[in-house]
Amino acid sequence: MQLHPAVLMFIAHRHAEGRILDALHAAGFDLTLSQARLAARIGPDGTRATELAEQAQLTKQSAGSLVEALEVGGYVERVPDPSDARARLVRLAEHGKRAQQVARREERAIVREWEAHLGARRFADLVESLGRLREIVDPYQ
Amino acid sequence: MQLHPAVLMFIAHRHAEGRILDALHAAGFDLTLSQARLAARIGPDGTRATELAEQAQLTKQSAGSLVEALEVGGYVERVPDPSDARARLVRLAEHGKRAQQVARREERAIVREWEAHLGARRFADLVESLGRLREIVDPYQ
DNA sequence: CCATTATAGTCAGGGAAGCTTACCAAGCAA
DNA sequence: TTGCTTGGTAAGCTTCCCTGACTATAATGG
Repeated sequence: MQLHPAVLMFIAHRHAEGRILDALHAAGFDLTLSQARLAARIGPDGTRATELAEQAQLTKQSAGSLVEALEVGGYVERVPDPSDARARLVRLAEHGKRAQQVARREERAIVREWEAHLGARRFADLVESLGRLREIVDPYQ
Repeated sequence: MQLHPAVLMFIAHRHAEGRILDALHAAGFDLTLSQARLAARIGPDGTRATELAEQAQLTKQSAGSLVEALEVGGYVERVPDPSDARARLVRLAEHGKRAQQVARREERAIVREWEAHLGARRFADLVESLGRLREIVDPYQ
């Protein structure tokens, strides 16, 4: 069966995502997949919930409830946005930063494996092609 | 921000999947995303619900309830499996085959767009790399 | 042939995700 | 000031997908 390239991407992405979530669980971080996906979009200086919602293609209510769950779990904290009294910035708390380190480590391991399997040249080419594809496929550029 | 290759794949896949689902909706097929994903795995001669569950990485209960929804919608029919009295084969019904045609058409349009953007050579290379990656990333070969 | 185990599937119940509709409060612009 | 936009919350619902328990058929090993 000849699979569509998008399905091949889905398979690889699902594998990587599963690996990262497993690593987080193994390290004792009890994040759900949706929580982890949202948390991954939080910028170093904090991000507004509305912005997280847009990027993740969720309603702000959905994003809001995920942020709340992350806050209860100690992964993030919400602080007032100095530039807009209506808004609050969602920032990684210490617990969240430790989880991020675990995730980053697993991400790097995955990259090494893919690179070893494909060869450095072909892997670099793959990344380059995916980056170019993003131009026509990602509404957030 | 330098995104992980798996995230780039996620973005492209989400785009393609959204396009296909939108095309189905525009053509009057009221499938949910999960239903469509499962239906996409049904083979030309029918597939057992348990097998669909395995491939989609769902429990058989979850797959079963999606199949039931697809049956209610007229997309699939369940027929006895001649080779095993416990099992039933899930097959695309006429309505499902028409939906499949819409999905296939959109899939081909996406391939053409990606190929046009990347160039035939680079696109072929991308597909080749994704296929090789599948060897280490797909538990179903 | 019978006892055991594996496989295909269902039923019941529940939690998480994410939607719609409706709302409030702060900023912004006429 | 009036009204529009924007950041966020509240309530209620559907869909998805899980666990646990169960039935029925199939396959296997004495």
